[in-house]
Amino acid sequence: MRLVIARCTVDYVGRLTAHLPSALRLILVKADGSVSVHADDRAYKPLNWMSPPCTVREGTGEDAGTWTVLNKAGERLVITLEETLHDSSHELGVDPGLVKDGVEAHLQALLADQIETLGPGWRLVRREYPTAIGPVDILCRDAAGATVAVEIKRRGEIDGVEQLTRYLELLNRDPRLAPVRGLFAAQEIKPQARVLAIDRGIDCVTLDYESLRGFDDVDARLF
Amino acid sequence: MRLVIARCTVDYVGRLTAHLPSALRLILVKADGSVSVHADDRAYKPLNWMSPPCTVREGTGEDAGTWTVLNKAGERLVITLEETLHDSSHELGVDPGLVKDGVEAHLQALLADQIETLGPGWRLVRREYPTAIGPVDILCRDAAGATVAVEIKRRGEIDGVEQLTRYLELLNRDPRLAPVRGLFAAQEIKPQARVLAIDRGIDCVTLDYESLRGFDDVDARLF
DNA sequence: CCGTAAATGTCGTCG
DNA sequence: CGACGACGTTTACGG
Repeated sequence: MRLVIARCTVDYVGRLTAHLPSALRLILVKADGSVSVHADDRAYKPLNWMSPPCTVREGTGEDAGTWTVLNKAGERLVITLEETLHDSSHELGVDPGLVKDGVEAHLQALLADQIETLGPGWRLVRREYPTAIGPVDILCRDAAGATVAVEIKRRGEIDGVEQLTRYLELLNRDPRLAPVRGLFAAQEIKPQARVLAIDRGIDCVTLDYESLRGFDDVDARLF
Repeated sequence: MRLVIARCTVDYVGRLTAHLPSALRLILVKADGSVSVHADDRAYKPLNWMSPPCTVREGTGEDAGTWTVLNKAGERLVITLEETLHDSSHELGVDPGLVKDGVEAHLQALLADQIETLGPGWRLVRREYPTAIGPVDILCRDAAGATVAVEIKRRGEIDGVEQLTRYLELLNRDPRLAPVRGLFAAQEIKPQARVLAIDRGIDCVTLDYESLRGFDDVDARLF
């Protein structure tokens, strides 16, 4: 990883055209070949960047101080260095990577294991039930045996309702399943998403991750 | 901006729970208060981060080498430094910022100014036509006087078709406008999006940004 | 390699 | 401050 602090201008031509006037910035070159240009704000997002795979050509002689970064798609990032205040390189090695907990996949697993959270007598048909346009998070049957398609989100927004609507349209063409009801399950459901869901006859339920995990721990100890 | 290269472990507890085992990484502290932990890959995205506004407390004495980053929402990022290989700070000042060109807003302006690109005799009603669920990019009338709602995207995908579908549903309830046709306009339309659009009776058109901009320049010179 | 869905998305804008 | 949509979204996962 190479860290350069320099006064520079930057021009990007690719999916859009962008220009950065001269200013002091951090230029970060990673071992994967990516280059990013950071100001002292904007959280972690750079002002400009080039994602790998790409190649950096550092100018020599005539165009010394000019870095040209190119990728396969023909996108181009040109950095012109005017004054370099710092330049250091560091070998970091391969990172062991991140361990995550609490994302949608985990919610889905917990809910599938405790499907009766949705109602007494409910039974799981399967997780990731395949359809022509993608897998439905959970397919199950309620106490009366009616099919229910469940879409799970951490945060329930309109696009999640649209997604479930597409699945329902498809599932309801299958006579072995129809009629299929929809259930929109999320830790938090945005008001507009709830309105849209209800308007389409889709039920909504908010999930309590901590409580799902808690019961799961209890089950794990009992069996 | 502070740059630290160190062997460290990181724990994040907030919207999810995440842990990073010990490894050499870059820790970037920006003037806006944000903290990010980078490996030597993954383009510009950090392994862990905390967005501003947040506060960093650097441990002293007993918990020296432990940084605790907190935000208002109670999210917590704890970085434990085991070995510091580099530590430098740099005053960058305020960045003059980025000049962009070629995004959706610009496409919309160009197309609105040259609405006859869509067909001879077409007339603009207005850009950003307001509805209860948000503004329609362009509302216009074709040569026959029929209303057309245009949704503009740089890349046309399924969610854009869904968005236009919702607008059309609403607009068609207005007797002064109905019947309203839909037109999905993008620089590039994905096959699946095109299939869905056509299935719903929505026309598709691909926009040539260069040519729109070219004609615009000509117009600018003529008038 | 393409296509879809998730993301601690982030970021701007507008109410 | 919340809601909403764009983003050079990026990234992971399947076919």
